[in-house]
Amino acid sequence: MSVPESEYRLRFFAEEGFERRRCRVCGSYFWSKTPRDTCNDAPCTRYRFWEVDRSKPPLSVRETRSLFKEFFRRHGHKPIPPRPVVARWRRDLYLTIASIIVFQPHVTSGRVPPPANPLVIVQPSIRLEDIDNVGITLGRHLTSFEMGGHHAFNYPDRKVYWKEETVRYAYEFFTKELGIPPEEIVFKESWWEGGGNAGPCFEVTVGGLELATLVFMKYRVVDGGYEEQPIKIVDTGYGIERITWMLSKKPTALHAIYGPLLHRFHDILGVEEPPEDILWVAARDAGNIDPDDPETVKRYIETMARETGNPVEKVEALMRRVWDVYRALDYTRTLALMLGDGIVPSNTGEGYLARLVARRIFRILDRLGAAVDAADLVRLQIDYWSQDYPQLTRNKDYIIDAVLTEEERYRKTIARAARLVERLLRRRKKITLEDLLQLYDSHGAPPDLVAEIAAKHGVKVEVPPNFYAELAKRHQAPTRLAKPPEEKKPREVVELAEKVGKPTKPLYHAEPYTRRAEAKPLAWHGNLLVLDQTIFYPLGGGQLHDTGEIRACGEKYRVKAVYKHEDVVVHVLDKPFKPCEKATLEIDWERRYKLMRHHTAVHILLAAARRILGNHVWQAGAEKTPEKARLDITHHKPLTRDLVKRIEEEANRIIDERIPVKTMMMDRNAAEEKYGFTLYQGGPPPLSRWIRIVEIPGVDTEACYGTHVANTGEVGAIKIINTERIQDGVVRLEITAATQTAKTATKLEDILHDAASRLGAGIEELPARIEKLKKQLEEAKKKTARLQSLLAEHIIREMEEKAETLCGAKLYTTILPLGDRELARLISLKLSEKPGDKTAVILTPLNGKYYIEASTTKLDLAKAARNLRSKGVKAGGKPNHITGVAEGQPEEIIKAFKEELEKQCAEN
RNA sequence: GGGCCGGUAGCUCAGCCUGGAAGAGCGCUCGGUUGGCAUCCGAGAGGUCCCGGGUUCAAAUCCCGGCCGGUCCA
Repeated sequence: MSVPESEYRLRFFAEEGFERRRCRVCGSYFWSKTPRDTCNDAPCTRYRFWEVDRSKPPLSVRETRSLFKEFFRRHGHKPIPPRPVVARWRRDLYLTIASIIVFQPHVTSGRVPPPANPLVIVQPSIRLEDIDNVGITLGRHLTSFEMGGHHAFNYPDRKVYWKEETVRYAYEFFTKELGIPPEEIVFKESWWEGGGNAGPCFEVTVGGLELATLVFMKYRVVDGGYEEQPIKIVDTGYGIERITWMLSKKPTALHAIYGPLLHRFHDILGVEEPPEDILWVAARDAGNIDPDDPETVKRYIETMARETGNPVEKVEALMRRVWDVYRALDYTRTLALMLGDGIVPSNTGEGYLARLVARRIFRILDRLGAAVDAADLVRLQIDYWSQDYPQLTRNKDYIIDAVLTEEERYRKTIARAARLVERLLRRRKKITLEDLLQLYDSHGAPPDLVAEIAAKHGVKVEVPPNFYAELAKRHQAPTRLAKPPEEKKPREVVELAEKVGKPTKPLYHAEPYTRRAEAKPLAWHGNLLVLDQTIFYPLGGGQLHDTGEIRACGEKYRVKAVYKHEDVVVHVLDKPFKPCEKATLEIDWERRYKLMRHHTAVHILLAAARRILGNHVWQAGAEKTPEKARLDITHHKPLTRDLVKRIEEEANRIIDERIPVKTMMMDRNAAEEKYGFTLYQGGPPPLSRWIRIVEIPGVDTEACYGTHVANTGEVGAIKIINTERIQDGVVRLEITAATQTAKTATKLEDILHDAASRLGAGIEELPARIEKLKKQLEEAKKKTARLQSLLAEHIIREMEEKAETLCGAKLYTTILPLGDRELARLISLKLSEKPGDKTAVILTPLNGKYYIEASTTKLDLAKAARNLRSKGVKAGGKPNHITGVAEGQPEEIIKAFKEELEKQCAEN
């Protein structure tokens, strides 16, 4: 799109002597102090940032981060602590991919104020789009990085700052703080778009490397067009690792970021470090390659070889291994961060992303033939970053255990895939592209691994460079990210609620123990009724709605369902509401009290599970009914009986502590600051400034809309009645609380009593009796088989006595009275195993017809059966054995077969 | 959330396309061979062909639905 120059022409540029120029390569406009004909960004300008003079000595990532934060703090920005790399507050994203993500959509939409304004944050971020480019570009692409962002949120009635100040800050930071000469700095004009917002931006580049992007978010994207939005947001992103790289004078970002750890990885993985001269040639050209284009990669390697006087094959072999070391470094940090913030690897959602990264690491280890566990590499990362990311140390046990579990899984999958490949090769001696796609897509076998296995069997497999593009074709029509689990509300309910507009006062929150109350009807439509206030809890937050009665003007209504739309509560009655001034409400207390107890029980259970299993346990779903409650938790392994018992004990201990349960409305930012992001167990919170908090002090605090008992003691007791793996990485716990446990136990007892009385045994004897019955059944089966065999022999003797002759061989026939197909088959089999040519026809009654079992050693029974079709015989099989049915008199059927077979004999 | 693959003996799987009397290897039991062994030879036990429905004279096999597992993509 063409953006008017006015978006970019700033007073600052005029004052500092920056002029607008145009890049002769890419044609984009940029601003610089000195004349230059390219935009100073790769690939138009080659990497030469290490030649740029500057006054700062090399800095570590940590030092760069604090320098950045401190600079903006000095300039009036409030530092905000970083958020988790899992974006649990968002429905449309799994990972935190930038600092602005932290404020979307609640702040950017204007619904919730920012925690400070302006603010500065250095946010660890994860982007997996470029996962394949990592390594080869020496650090231009990384899956995990820290994004320094200073953000200002400009409201119509409150301006903070905009373009002039933002560019001035960047200029001052790069020139004064880092000592980069002003003439090396270029502001390149660009346009940014993402997450439904858009705006002009500047890319700040130094010596070919983009160090920061300054975005001025001022538009909303509506139907492909732009619409100015009331909030104008300064969204900046400074690449902390890139700045570190730039200052380090090292050829790769990995050297700058990891220092000694890089050498350690080389050592452990058994990959020699490349000579400096090769590395520097690589560094110079790293900005120019397109990793997706094999041609540019080929040229890249050839240049390295030519300029250092080494054979191409040698350089290529070395560098491919070196890139794997760089990948291993980056991926293990990413995996540690993901697991450290509580992602549990699985086959869906963010769990799958963690698995993806883990599997890349395992594959690299395989490829390098390194005798080391991925967990050992991750352990090194945890230690290396312990001061920067304390969550890694805190959750170290889980992280390591999850990596080990994943590796085990991976080995199994690979072994399974290898067997498949071998089976394919046995059959065809060839692997097609279709096979490769199928193996990867359905069985998780990476194509290079398939090629490796095939090579062992002497079969050469070409992996086409467009493999992943081909794969993408199979996954056309991508489905959107899971829609929020909208509780289904009838359309009329929504319409009535929207008509009312005014929030219903939720008495069920302030007074959860109130069973009876008065209220004023505000609006009604048919069976639907809206009141000014209510004690009826509406369906939501995994808790069922209340039921009860409403009396008004002498009429009595049953409340069958209760919904909430926005803040309006709609009651669904059993009959149309008749206009009335006043109403008396009464809820079904027993139901409500059970729901309250079960809801608080679920909070306690979650806390207990987190204590016993670890911080990676998150609520993955929950449901509370009067009968029972269930809680789905993330966990990477099946729960052992022992762990279940310990969780139950811990939960009951919390109950016995008799801890008061507090509920309150809180400012969202204040709540997040005080309690952290574990608040959002039930999923992303509503887009509102105030959120409701349910706190069991010292145990659990969650953003929650439900009704709760006043003290954990009231839950009485928690009994885990069932556990189940509902998907990879998610375990379901079913519980009952208090009096409901007695009811559930009685139900189970009834079943036991029933079972026991059917066996005429006591409950205690049940297991032994069942065992005995199984044995008896087994014996009976064997005995029947023996007897059937004897019976068959006996019948065969009878048949032999009255044998006839057909076609020069014996013909045995019989009509079994029992209707036993198995016996017929057994007789037929036994007969045909005996020596000598013969034919046997056996009939036995079946559903008013006759079942036929026939075998022969010389004729074609299948043909005979076909010819007898007109005579009511429906049978078929192989020439020497047929089965089927026939209608009519058994003697006639046998006669028909005899005649048909005689005919056949005569023909031969 | 969706696509794809799979579920047959304790384990790994063949059989399914093209319906017709349930198989192999390993493991197990017993016997023999051996100084000994994860040796060799012989015999044997072991099955809800995941569940339910349909088509058919006949279903492990074909069709529909479900459950479970795997995998890839969001």
